[in-house]
Amino acid sequence: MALHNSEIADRFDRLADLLEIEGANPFRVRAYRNAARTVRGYPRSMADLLADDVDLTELPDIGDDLAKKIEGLVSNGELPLLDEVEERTPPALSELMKIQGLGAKRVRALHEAINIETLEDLRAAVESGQVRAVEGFGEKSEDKIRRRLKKFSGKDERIKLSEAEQIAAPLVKYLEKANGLKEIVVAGSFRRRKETVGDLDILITAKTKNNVMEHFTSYEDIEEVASRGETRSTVYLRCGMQVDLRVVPQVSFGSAQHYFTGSKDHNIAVRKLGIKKGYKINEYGVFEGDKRIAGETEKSVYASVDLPLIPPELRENRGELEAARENQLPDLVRLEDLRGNLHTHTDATDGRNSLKSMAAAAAEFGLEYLAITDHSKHLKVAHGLDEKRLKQQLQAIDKLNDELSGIRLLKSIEVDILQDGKLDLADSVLEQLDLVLCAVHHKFDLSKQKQTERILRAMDSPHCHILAHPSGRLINRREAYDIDLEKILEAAAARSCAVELNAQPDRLDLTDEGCRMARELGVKVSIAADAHSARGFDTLRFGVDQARRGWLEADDVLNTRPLKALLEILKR
DNA sequence: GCCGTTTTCGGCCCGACTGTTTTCAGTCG
Repeated sequence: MALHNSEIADRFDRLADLLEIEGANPFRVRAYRNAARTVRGYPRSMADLLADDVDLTELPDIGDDLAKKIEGLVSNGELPLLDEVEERTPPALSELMKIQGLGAKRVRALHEAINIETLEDLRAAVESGQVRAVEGFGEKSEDKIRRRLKKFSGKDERIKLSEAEQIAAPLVKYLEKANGLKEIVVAGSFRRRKETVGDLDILITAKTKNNVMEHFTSYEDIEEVASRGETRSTVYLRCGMQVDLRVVPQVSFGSAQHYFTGSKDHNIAVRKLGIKKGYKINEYGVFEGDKRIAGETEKSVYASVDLPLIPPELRENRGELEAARENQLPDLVRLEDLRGNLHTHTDATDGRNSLKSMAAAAAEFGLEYLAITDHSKHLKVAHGLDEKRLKQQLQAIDKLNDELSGIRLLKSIEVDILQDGKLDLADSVLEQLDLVLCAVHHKFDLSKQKQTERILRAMDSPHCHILAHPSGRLINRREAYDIDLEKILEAAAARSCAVELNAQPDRLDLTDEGCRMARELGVKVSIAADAHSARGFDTLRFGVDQARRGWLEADDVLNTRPLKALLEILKR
């Protein structure tokens, strides 16, 4: 089985670390890191690209040499240069660089001075006070390393966007009380609405910045103030979250927002455009020589390099700069464009509230229609509906539709896709419904080929309107099942089947890249709350965030249609 | 090692903070 993109990227990153420790040309090191980022973020696997005879040097930051190395890794999993480097430099040194405050130079110093090779070596050296004796280190460095070692788990921890919101909200509320504060924005991946967030980057403009810093570092949830300066401070909260606060003057607000929103790749690309025009772009503004020519608003920063404002969700250097230059930026879908929700559970299966209260909550939320999609009989753990109970529900829906005004309930079901790709209910049952949602809920571990075929077979059913949560992943909890998403989306396009973007914050399934692929293939996407309670419609906004990251416009989204148009589409 | 609207060589984003050293390298975002 060929290496995944992430595995190839990890190899390049490790190689970069070890080369850096050895003191290699820093630009060569950067080249490997850039390549790692390109490969890791690429929507298709390197193996697939090679199978399709794609020239890898067409990918950004991949030249002849790295293309050959990727080919080697795909064909036999080998990267001879890495083996060579690991012969002379202990591989575990690359792990040490993950400790905050330890970079290549200091890791090397520790290795040369007191023969540190592993995390265990480092722990022992810290405890015996050897580290402080190494040149360039001291007592404070040793203490810091000790604290970081205690918390270090080995993997980089990113939390779900929804959880980050819960941490950010009270902090922002607290910061707003600071004297002299003018504007505050949570930037970084939080503002780009990425599905997971690593740390919080908060940007403030203020008259008297010292008061703001003082106020910030006095926040009660802070466990440690890692650094504190005039314009920038870094703290760790008790929950482990790192928070960076930057204070800039009002005239720099736009360029600072742009800079701290990122992504890093996007910023670098914009700066390069600036350089071409003879400008220097930093967090304080756009400068021609010493003269500030832009920076109070983000719009002015983009305008300085002849671009329209690019929405934060698109700033990943995945083609948005090129699209902006050609005036081809998508007009991204908004929450208010959604007219209905096509994935809803009631207390008939694993939902918490009754049909009636779900309908009332949806109407209250402003929706025009609501598909009731309880589970089917195979999903016993959710008390899935059999033919008889489904019939009862359909009658209840008819009755309720007669009583309700302002919202229409659609008769539907989330029918299980069985292991062989058949659906859990007979055609004669499904054909009575307005809408059928198909989903995989068991046998997650089939091979890629079998899992893909299973889903393709399900989509062959004339009744399958929407493929729900296509990959089955749960962020930070369960990997996606192994599927060929491109094949599935191509099949969906051919059958006029839609795919779901499940808006649950721990699903967000499709991914942003998946949305983009769907759009390019002409597959409509249903942004669905998968509501299990009357309060469950609020998750739609996370779905919209993800859809925006996936370049979706209102027209790409199935449930932006008015009811009449939707019903037309469902007839097919 | 990559890259090119100054293109096959000579650049490669830019600034803040810390700790150790004593004028700045290392690290980070």
